[in-house]
Amino acid sequence: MTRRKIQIKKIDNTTARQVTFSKRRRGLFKKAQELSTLCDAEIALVVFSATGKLFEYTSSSVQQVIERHGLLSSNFDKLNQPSLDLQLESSTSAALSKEIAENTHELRKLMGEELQELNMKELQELEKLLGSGLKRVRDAKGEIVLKEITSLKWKGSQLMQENKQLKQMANQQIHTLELELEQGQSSEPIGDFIHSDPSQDHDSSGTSLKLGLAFPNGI
Amino acid sequence: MTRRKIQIKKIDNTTARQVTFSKRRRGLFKKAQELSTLCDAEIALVVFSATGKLFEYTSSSVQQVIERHGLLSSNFDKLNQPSLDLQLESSTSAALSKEIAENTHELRKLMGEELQELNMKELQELEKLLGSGLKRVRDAKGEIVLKEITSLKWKGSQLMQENKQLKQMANQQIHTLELELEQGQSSEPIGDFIHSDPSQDHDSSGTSLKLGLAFPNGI
DNA sequence: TAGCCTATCTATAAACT
DNA sequence: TAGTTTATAGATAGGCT
Repeated sequence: MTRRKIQIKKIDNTTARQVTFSKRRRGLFKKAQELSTLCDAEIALVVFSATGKLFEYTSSSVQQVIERHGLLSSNFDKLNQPSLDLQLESSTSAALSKEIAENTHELRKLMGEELQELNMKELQELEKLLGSGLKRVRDAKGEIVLKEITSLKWKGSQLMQENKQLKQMANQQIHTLELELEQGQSSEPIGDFIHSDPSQDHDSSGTSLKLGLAFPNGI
Repeated sequence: MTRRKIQIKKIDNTTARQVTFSKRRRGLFKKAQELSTLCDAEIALVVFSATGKLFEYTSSSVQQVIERHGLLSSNFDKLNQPSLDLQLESSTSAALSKEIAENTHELRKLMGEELQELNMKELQELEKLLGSGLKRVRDAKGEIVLKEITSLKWKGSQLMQENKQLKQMANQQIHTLELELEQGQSSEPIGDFIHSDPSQDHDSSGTSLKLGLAFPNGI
């Protein structure tokens, strides 16, 4: 985009491609963040480099996203009876399968009725059309899988983040407790540990304690 | 960015915000696509407008994504023991993908068989048929989105549950500490809890996750 | 609400360190 | 391999329709 205009196609030179990837990736994430901030939008962005390295950005808090999804899903209430989350999960999949089955059946029926009327010469047209249809189905399929990745990773990140915060809080509490005990005071305040407080909501911070996982096994 | 530079903060004027959202969203998606093409990267981008409208882009081909997914999942297992829930989730999606694949195949086969029988010049009918087919595909897509939504919702609840457990464990640690200190013992064990380890450092997600507070409700 | 225009601002390709 | 510079392509805020 600058000294020279470039074509939007895969960059052959490996080094150049990697450099461009770094630069543009940063630019993309910046844009995503700006959009989120400027327009109050929730954004999830996941990028896998050609070498499989993962980069991601998400603007949202778990709760906000869930709420938003809650709103959205209410639009689909006609199709699925919303109840407990766990139930939704399975019933949705079932509904999808059923829907697909029905669609297939319906299409077949249509074909049986209409195709007989078709001229042989329209075969190319049909092929073309069907091809695009199939492509869409494949795309949809791809999306399902990618979605899964996105949400899985997303969840993982959130979990780790929360773990960090939890540990930080615990650390503080323990220090407080130690001090108090050293001074022969009672340990009343400990009850508060769990509640703590969420006042630091905005993303201005950027403080990340690299505490790692406290409970690597079994959670 | 143009007539005047603007501050990156939420745009007050509703109309202006909406206009900016439209423009920048398009720009963001374009950038995402360019990055994907230029650098052979896989990208998933999901944007919720402030009003809850959903926009998304994903660059993937099924194969690539599945492969990458395999890698990612195994990496993840090092950090989080795969819970039963997650395993179920995966198998559910796999089944779904398979289902779709089968349907696709069936459709193609149907077409292949029936096309030989075509005779009338009913291109219009064909168009109609295809149109309804595409509609079905779109509907299926809608279902997919629904699935994603409910899945995320479900994961959210799971996350909260896991954090509950985390907190309980932390609490136990504190109680243990408290007892030990009261008994004049050293607090060795605590070291493990607090320090944990920073091995998971090279951030794949250099992008600060603005996840907000972990325990907004004092769960 | 959606486009178009265009002066400006930002991102970035290429070169260099 | 990463940071800096620079010239230029691209994105877009504010206006207008």
